[in-house]
Amino acid sequence: MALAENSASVDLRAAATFADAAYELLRADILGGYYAAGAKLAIHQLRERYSIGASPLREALNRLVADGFVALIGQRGFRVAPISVNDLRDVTRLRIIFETAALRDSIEAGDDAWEAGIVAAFHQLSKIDYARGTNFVQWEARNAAFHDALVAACPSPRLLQFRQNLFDQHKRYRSLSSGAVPPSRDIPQEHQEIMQKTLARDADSACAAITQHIQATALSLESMIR
Amino acid sequence: MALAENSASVDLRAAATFADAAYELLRADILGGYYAAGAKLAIHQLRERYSIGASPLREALNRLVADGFVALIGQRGFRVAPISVNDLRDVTRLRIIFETAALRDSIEAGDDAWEAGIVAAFHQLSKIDYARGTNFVQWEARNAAFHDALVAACPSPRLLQFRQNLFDQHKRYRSLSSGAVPPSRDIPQEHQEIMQKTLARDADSACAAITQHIQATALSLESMIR
DNA sequence: CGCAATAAAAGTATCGATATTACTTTAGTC
DNA sequence: GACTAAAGTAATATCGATACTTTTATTGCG
Repeated sequence: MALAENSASVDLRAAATFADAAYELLRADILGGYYAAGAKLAIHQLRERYSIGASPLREALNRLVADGFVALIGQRGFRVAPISVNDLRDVTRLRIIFETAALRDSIEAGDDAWEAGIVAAFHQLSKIDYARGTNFVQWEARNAAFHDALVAACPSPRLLQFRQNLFDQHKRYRSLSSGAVPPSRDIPQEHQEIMQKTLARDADSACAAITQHIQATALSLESMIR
Repeated sequence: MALAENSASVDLRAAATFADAAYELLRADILGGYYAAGAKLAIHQLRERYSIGASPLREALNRLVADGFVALIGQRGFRVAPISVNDLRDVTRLRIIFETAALRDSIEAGDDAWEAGIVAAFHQLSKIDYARGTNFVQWEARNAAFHDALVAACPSPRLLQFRQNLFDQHKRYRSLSSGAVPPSRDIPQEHQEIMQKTLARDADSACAAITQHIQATALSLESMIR
């Protein structure tokens, strides 16, 4: 049963409008695995769940369609975008392109504050990284924060946006294996290696490390969705 | 007055729903330069122009927001996304990444039908390429078809989608210089070179050629928007 | 008398309720 | 058993109401 987390963790104070709130809530629930892939997103059900009218919901869903998280079949409503091994491979490949490009940018442009942000995010992640069994959602949040920090100095807003989208696409797949024990990998070690090579401003090595990291993750995810 | 082309050329038979039609129409008008960058997209004006209700319009606008063609300021309505030299450079850089990646894929995976498609599209483009003074919109369409044909064999739907988006972002800038005479460039020659190297399956050379092509175009656009 | 600050009004954006249209499913007939 | 028709269900569109933002006018103070 895909109970997963409720979306209470989403901060809605920033949502000026109901459509924004609906967007954030739906997004969190899709990424968090609350809805199964391909599941029907019936408006009247969403209305009840989020206590939001149909119009804002439809606007939010339309944005999610453009983001690639929701599929829209005209006259037949909205569905959660399907997943597949092929799609996962596609996502993985593109994510590597974006992550490495953004990381290169960051390494070139990053200042002391950028370095400090990486160290801080790594520290926070380490705190729960080694202590397995902790809240998956919390780990996921800190993992995302660490990866965000790595590319925070990238000056291209579009590249960052694409990277974010692909990162979140991957997040959907990761949510499917929430509880699963990681395979024979030392993920904290991988993170540390990425960090060290990044801080050493060795772009080629850092990109190779993060590529390895992403590919290894994707490979272990593949085995869980067939 | 930014008269530009009317959007009559958009094929709406495929649009099952009003929201789809609104999306296509708005998109065409924005890319075609009918609306100035940063222009306000007031719902009641759009209602009159397209004879479509507010709800489908809002849904279409929300999709365009996610696509990056429209900016949404909460509680203050929609505007055409702004343009700038910095943004153009950002778009250019990312477009090169996508175009070369998709071209590499195509060169690797393309079959005889793919090759034939390129030759056919090039031929159509050549017909009006040399005869300058022809309809800019028509040239733009055949140019797009040629570039589409080059990457048609790329197996990654996501990559193609991103490429399309960036291509269209560039199209906005190109529309600004519709009538302008091309500088000291032989664009047909550039296209032919890209085609030849692509058909020769020389990925490195082909990518270098298309990179040159895109950069040269972007450079001439830069001088027109400052 | 001029400027600034506040208040009111007009213009929009957003939302929710209702109506219409399209699709799907089920029942009946050939 | 297959095809057609009718009813029910759900998506989509329109309309009207509410809430926010901006502009303008008026009043008070320097």
